[in-house]
Amino acid sequence: MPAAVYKPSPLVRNPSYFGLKTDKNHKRHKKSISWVDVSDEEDRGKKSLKRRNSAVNGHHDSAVNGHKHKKRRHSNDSSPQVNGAGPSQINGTLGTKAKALQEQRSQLPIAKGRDALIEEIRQNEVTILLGETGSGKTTQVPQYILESGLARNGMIAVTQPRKVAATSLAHRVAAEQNTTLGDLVGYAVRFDEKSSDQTRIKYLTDGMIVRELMSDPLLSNYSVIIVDEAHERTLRTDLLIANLKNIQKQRNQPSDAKGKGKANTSNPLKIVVMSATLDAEKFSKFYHNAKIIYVKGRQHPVKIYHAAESQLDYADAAMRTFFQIHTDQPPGDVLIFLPGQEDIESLQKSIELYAKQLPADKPAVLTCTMFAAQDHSQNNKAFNPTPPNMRKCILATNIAETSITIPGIKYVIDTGKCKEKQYLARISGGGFDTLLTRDITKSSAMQRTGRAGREGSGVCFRLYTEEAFQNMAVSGEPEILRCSLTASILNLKTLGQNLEELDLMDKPDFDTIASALKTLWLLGAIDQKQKLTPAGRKMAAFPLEPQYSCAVVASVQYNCVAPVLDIVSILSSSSKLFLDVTDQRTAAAEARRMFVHPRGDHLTVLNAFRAYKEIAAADSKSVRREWCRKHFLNERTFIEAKDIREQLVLVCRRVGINVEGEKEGGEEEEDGVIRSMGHGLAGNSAFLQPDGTYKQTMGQTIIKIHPGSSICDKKVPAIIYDDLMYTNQIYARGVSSIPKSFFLSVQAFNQRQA
DNA sequence: GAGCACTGC
Repeated sequence: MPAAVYKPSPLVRNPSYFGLKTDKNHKRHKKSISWVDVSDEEDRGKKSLKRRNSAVNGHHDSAVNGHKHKKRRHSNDSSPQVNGAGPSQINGTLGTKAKALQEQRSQLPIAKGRDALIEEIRQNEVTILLGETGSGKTTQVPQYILESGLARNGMIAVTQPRKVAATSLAHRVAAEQNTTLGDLVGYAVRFDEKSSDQTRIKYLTDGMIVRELMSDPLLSNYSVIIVDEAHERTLRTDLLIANLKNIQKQRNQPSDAKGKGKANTSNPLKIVVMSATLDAEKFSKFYHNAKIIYVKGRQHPVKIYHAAESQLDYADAAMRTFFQIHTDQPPGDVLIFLPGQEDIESLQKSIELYAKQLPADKPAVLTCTMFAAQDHSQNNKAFNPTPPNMRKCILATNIAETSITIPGIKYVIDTGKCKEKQYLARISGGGFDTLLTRDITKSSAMQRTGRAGREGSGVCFRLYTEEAFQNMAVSGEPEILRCSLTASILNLKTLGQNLEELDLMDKPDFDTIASALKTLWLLGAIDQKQKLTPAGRKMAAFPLEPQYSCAVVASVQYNCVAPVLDIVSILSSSSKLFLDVTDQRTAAAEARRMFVHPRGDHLTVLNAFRAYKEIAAADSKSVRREWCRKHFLNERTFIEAKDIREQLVLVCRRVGINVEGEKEGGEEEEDGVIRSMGHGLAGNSAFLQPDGTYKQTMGQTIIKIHPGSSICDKKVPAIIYDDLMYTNQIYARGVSSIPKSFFLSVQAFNQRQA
């Protein structure tokens, strides 16, 4: 093998940011932020707390730190009203498994601070809990609150940005409480709910509780709401945090406030915001300087190496570093973080190529790739145990940063890059998303590093200098500043709220709001005075992008509700329908040709869905799977779309849209479908230009049809599209041909409907 | 001529 391959990238050893075992490390860490272990004794912790608290609210004492925590979790007796909510059969009847769980619980870093923590929450309306990964905060805090009686008779909600987190946490906590899932401990995520009258601790996605706002604006079923992973600043978390501030004001204040005699003083609300990273003060300030409590985590130490000089080619640097690890370091799998699929696939090829030239005495290399667009069976290969005398090398996107934990990782190679979607708002022609490679943030770097220390001590190689690390932003821009607000604004309108008046932690800029309002007006969802129209109220009832709920509402006119539901169900599914395996593109295109509709992607999707439903009705699971595989279709998309469709049918019934009684197929139906979609996508339309590109009808932007589209090569006079995405060029995706004459009248139609 | 990650009673 060429020597250059094994020439190590210049790397500089740095002390660990995670190995907080020694004082030396602690001091270093303090430079960025001081973590106080609630289980730790005074001196170390108090100092930092003082500094922190004086910055925040001037309180120098801390209950968390000032108490000695002799009492363990069984101390229900210390609370006024336990309400039978303690762990069931805690005495005597516990099985060995349950005992082991209790033992584990009491060993968590957070366990020793339990009483102090409860006291803080009892005394404050809002508590900010800053905890490292592995502290146990997400599973334990809700149980502490329940066992202490703080929740009275109400429920404790714990919100999560991701569905899997919500469900698996509920499983875990139900086991710890030694109860059946759905009794005392439950969860609610879209399409899946396990809860009952008995449920006191409920894990839900943030989106779920935001939806719940629409039917219960005061969230009166919950007496404690714990917002977890708040640092991720998802759009829905931000909306929730803003609403909670309002709700708490209404629920906790005496009823004389502003003539709103409805304030329910008998049902006050407590808020706990949990964050894993450095920006706790922002939450604290937002909630009137709420107290911040720190909990140290438990993580195996990870050695961090930074590159001595910046690496121009991060993929090449990653490869050299990998082989450096492979030849010099003890066994253990390697995880490489890369920005996207393209880098992953090309690096995989390079690594495999060079791995073949390894000397015989070196272990062989097994590469796995992981990214969201990849088939799940492929992604899951990373979970297979590494065969003896082999080293696994996993090439992954951000998917492995938070969503998926891969066991056995000892080494992390961090390129310091990721791709991020950013919405570019423009009033004319509508905004569009950009998807560009950029530097990661500090908290993201820490998260990636932490992936090497899940099971034992590890090593992280950062392919950027320490200086570059120091120059990184602390955390990313909140999503609310990076995405289209059309759906959120519509949903808020049904609550009588205007986004621009909402007390948000970060306020989106004017263009983003104006662009969303314009879109909503085009759809007929709001009128000239920005007031919600009856059609808009219908649209908001659907868990869909307003463009698509508008299409559903419009489809009634064309007697084609059913096929439009099929299409929007597929389009709003989280995974793509058409699988893209880079080196089998021609085969995939060939296999899909039978679904392609000359009028474009929307009807192509409809054809595929109908074909699948036919197969699904007649054949076994394995036949179905094979059929999907053969046609390069993602069966998960179909399965999810069927769930979504069922949900949409229910909403249709509720808002008085009749789904039944339409005949399938025919030109008339096709026409109606395109026209319905055209109502929703009127703002997303463009005319053909002489040079073969398209120009927006409502803006000046020149766009191209995405190469993945079924009508990419066709030069049709006018198109509608699902969205625009800027990568190398501005591409329109999800494109259909539409008669020029039609969509000029659409706007007028939408307004009339309004 | 091409694909960061999530989510919705």
